[in-house]
Amino acid sequence: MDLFKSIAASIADAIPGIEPADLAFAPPPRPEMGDVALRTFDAARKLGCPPPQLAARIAREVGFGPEVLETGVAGPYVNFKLNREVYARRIVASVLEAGDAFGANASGAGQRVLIEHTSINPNASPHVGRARNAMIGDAVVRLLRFEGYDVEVHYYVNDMGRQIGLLVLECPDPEQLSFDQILDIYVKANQRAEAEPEFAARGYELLVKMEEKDPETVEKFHRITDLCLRGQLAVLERIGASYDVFDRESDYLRDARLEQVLAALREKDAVFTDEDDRVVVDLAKLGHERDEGRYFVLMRANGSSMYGCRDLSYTIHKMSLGADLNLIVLGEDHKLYAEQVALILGAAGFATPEPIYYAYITLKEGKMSTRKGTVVLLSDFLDEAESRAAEKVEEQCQDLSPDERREIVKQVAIAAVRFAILRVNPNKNVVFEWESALSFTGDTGPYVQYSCARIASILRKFGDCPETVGDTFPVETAAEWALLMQLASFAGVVAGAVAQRNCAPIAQYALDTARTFTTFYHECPVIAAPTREQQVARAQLCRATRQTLQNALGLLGIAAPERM
RNA sequence: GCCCCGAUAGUUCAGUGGAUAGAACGAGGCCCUCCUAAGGCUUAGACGCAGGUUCGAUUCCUGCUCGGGGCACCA
Repeated sequence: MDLFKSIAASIADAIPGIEPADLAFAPPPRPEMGDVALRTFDAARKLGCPPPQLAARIAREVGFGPEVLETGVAGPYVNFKLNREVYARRIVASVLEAGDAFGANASGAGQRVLIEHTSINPNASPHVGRARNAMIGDAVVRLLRFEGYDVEVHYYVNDMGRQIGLLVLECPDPEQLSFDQILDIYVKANQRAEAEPEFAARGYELLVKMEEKDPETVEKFHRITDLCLRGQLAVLERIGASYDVFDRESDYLRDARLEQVLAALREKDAVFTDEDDRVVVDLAKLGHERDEGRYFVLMRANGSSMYGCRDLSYTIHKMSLGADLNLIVLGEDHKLYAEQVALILGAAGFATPEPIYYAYITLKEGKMSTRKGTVVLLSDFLDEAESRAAEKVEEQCQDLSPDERREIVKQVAIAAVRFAILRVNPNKNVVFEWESALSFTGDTGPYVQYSCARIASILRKFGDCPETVGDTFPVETAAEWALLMQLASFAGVVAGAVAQRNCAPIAQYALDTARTFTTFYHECPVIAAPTREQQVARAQLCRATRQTLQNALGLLGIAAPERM
């Protein structure tokens, strides 16, 4: 919402050499100074005059319409007192009109996006560290869809690893097993492989058979990875993550386009067979300047492919699907690897996805470690969140049916879990602590939901509220004005999030909006407002706030319950 | 050792090349005959260190310190 464009236009019209783009608006430091402030630094530089002089000139010479009641100069700033009623009506009307699309800038219209995220190895249950990938990816998907992009979500199933080979050896009849049992068997198989070289060797033999596409082996690998994937997806579904396409690593074993890559590498003399008969890429020949990560192994001596080799094929495949934007969500431990892949494919003229990196979630004790038993499983995290939410819902919502209560419990638990992770910028490490991650008070998802529930409660009691904004819209208090300005800033926040491919600012915005609403809630009675006109105006402001919060939470994959 | 990220209140996080750097948790003191106290009000409390660029730097650059991640035969 370009709220102050008419003010900017008036200035640009009156003063030659200034364009609206040179004018930056911001809230003044103290509300009594005005409703909005203009900074004149950039425009003054352009005109070659001191900023305070330009500010004075703007206040003196520019005529503004009835929207501006008063201008004041404070050094390099021009402060405007606005006709709040005009702005309030404009803001609320635009929220209610846009509805579920309020805040969207339609920047993605007509564009297709392919994004890969999560892609957990099958032999593990998602833990909160891995879940950060899924939540960040899923939120970016929601954000881009909101902006009008046509998004397809891919999940890469690593069904070719040594760990799957070991599972195949140890699970002759996998259909009889639960996901948890398979995970237990994997841990034991891994231990056995370390203790018995002969057993480990049998695992590698299976990989060779897999490479040769031996039908029986392929069948066995598929059966077990399918079961694992189903187990993983059941957990991921609980936090609302979903995927459109599942790509099997084993389908990218012998991609003809890999030959193009090898040919390009050979031409640049960047591929060689080392003393142990492995096929290796020398990235120094492709412009890689450091020793670190200089060599990239494609094939083992026995001719079987390494993971990276299959990933090259898979990446080519994804890039060939014709999306306008290709994204991949990766842990920061994959940075060097992704650079290597980009360099190799770049040498053959192929592009690579734009990475979205995130840092690790650790524990106070350090890294999460399966062996030390210090991983926090996503399913345990959710279970605990639900049991805490259930306690609260039992005492607060006794008049609701068990089904309705169960639904609220789930929504609150997801809100706590997703918000705790998404509100932190992805490039920051997170130290996981049960108490703060499961908190429902303070800067949390449930706090935002709570303000939504309060709005819903007011509107239930208020009864019929006119659908459209009336001719008059009184704005009596600072709290109302602050809330209006907060709503008006949503689209800008969304645009910033899209540009950064980062949903953390959305979470921050939701929190700020909820807090701003709560101040309004305490200071401005709706149902008991002095005049009917004011009651209706405030009720509509409530509706607009709920719509905005609902949209912001929606981008994070969090529901806005009517009751909680 | 080299490369990539980070460093803001006791703690967990926001934020910005420009007017007085925001929350929350924790600590102290208050508020439910008042639209949901999962709330509010109130007190105390912070830009790692040293240079540089700039009219102006917590923000940009360099160095240092500390923390996280990475560094070919795993996936």
